[in-house]
Amino acid sequence: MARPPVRLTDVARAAAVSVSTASRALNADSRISEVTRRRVEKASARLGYRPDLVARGLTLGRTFAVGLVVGDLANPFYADLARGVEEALDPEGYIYLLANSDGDPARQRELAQRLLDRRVDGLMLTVPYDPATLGLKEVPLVAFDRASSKVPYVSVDNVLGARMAVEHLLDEGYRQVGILYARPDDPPVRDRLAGYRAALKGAGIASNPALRMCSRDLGYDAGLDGARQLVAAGADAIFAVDDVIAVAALAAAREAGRRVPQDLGVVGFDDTAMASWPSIDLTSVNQSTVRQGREGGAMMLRLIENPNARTEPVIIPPQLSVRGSSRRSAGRN
Amino acid sequence: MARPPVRLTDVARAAAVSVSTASRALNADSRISEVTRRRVEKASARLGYRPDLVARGLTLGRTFAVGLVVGDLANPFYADLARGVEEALDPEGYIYLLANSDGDPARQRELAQRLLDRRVDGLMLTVPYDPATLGLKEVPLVAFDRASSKVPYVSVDNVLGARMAVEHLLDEGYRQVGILYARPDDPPVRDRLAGYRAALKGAGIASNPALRMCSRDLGYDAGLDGARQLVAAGADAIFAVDDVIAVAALAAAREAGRRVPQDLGVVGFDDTAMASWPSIDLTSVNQSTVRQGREGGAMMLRLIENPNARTEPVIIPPQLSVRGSSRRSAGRN
DNA sequence: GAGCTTAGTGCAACCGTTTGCACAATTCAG
DNA sequence: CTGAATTGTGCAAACGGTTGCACTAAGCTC
Repeated sequence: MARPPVRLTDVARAAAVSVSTASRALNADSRISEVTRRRVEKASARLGYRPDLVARGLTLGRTFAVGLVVGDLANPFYADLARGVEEALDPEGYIYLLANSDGDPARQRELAQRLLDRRVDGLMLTVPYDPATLGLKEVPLVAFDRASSKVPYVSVDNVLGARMAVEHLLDEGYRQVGILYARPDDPPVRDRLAGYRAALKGAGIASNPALRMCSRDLGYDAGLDGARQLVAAGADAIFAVDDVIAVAALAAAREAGRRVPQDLGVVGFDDTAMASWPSIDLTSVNQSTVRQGREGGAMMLRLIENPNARTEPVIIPPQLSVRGSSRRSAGRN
Repeated sequence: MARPPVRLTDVARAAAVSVSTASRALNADSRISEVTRRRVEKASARLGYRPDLVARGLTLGRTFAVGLVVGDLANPFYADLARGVEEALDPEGYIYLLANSDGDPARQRELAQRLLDRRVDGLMLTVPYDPATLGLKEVPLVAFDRASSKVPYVSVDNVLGARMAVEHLLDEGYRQVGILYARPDDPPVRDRLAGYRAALKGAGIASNPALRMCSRDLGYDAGLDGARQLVAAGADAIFAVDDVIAVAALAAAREAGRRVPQDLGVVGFDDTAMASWPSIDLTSVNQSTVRQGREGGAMMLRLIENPNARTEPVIIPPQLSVRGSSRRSAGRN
């Protein structure tokens, strides 16, 4: 063990050809005769040669790696997204460098820069900044979860998804429908807020500011605080902008002695795996997260191949998964 | 925008020195005069120079990146682990390349190889293979969640953790304590099984094979099937080897009309965030997952610095977080 | 069988850094 | 005012691949 790494030189020597010939043989260059190619391939296999991707990266100017900046892996939404990206990239030999921004703009820029220093072939971002400010070296960009005029993106129709969620609650007879959110400047949140408003307006209901609760942050604990206030403010239903804080809303309801869904309806967003667990049983807006990851990954590969390919945004239609947390008309959970 | 990247050559020219001098100046080499250093630094800042880590990697033989192979990010345990690793690595300018093995041995080997092709400085693995078989180029290895004589590792005491869980159930008066697991060959699972047996033996209870349910796989759905069978087999308590399948066990109990914790006690492992959510309220063995990630990351950094540093394994003491799913003596959830 | 194409291979430069060594300029001892 | 020690800088060779171009040796046409 601990044999020194096998370089292309070694393969070339073993096959009695020059390094350039060896390189071409392994890269299926047409000008190499079948017999030498076979000889080189044999030598390569025998020695267990593995090309050094760092060196190759230097000459080729491509690393076959892309950077992926997510909000926080602890949120299953991002885990699913990463999974989808991996599914698209992996078969092509690409890999991704992952980093969590915790939604902090400064941190996100810093991370993007560090990824660029490693010469990633592309950058996939959630809630990205203006691409022009991002990097000196231009590199293909793909955005998730935000519509952007400048950057190709993959996103659910956030406005529609939110509207569907709230209309469903109204259909079920809830009248004091509150919204629980955080980071109002994040594009997806902004859009979901807009969808919420649109649904109310469509039903001829005035939007009550006391029922719009902007939590200090995303995450369970902050969500719990926000949900408590919504319950106290008299909400009879809560639309939460993601599943994690929706679960917190369920907890707040229980704390306050409200029965779900009879006294309080709850709808989340993302339709993560846990939403269908019986003890949670949460109605949620499905946005095919893994698929979004896959689409984004595929888009990125296309862009790397041809940086100025016209790329149509991919907009995923949301689908409401109705479950016990909001279904009070028909059966129970 | 799209300015061509700034190379060290450009900085050198701007500062009217040679490339080597520029390099030394920026790397704080002692032999450079204070005045030239300042001049170079100024030029560098003005041009917005960022060293090319690929090129640097080639010369230095170090990439300042490590590979991290986890089972499946969808399991919050791994997400937490990754988070801890990131916390340790990030401040030192290291980054990690992540890949999911889905617990498949062949896949894990393949991934390890691909990471080595990228000349990562180290490899962090969950349930790794014999290091000798892993790579041609030797590279520091850190294992998670398994005791190994050959590889430095970070792990909770799995036997003890499982024993604590089962002893707790026995203390609460459960007698037909079943275990729900999968992948019996994975070291952590094996150890938890051993801990389960030890606890029963310690209480003078014969281990009943019908109460040892080996699911076809990890993950919620497989866990649900397994849990159903355990319930049918007459278990009055279930120790599940991770939180995800413990939640599935809760669902199975509800399906079968068993009240938790009165008719059926459930204990999980990992103490992930969801365990403390009121609607789940799951007793679980806490293993300080994020901290494990941090410790593993720190260990890796030490090993990279000095590959044959003697590294003591880090063994985390488990702690039982008792919650409503198993507490039938005192108060209700 | 001379000239042309074609096929197959090797030489050497390059990608953007780092670093051993040689060298020039300055300082200092004697 | 020499010679040695010291200080600061530059040249050029690496790191491990890829690739434009030149070159040789066939095969072909007429």
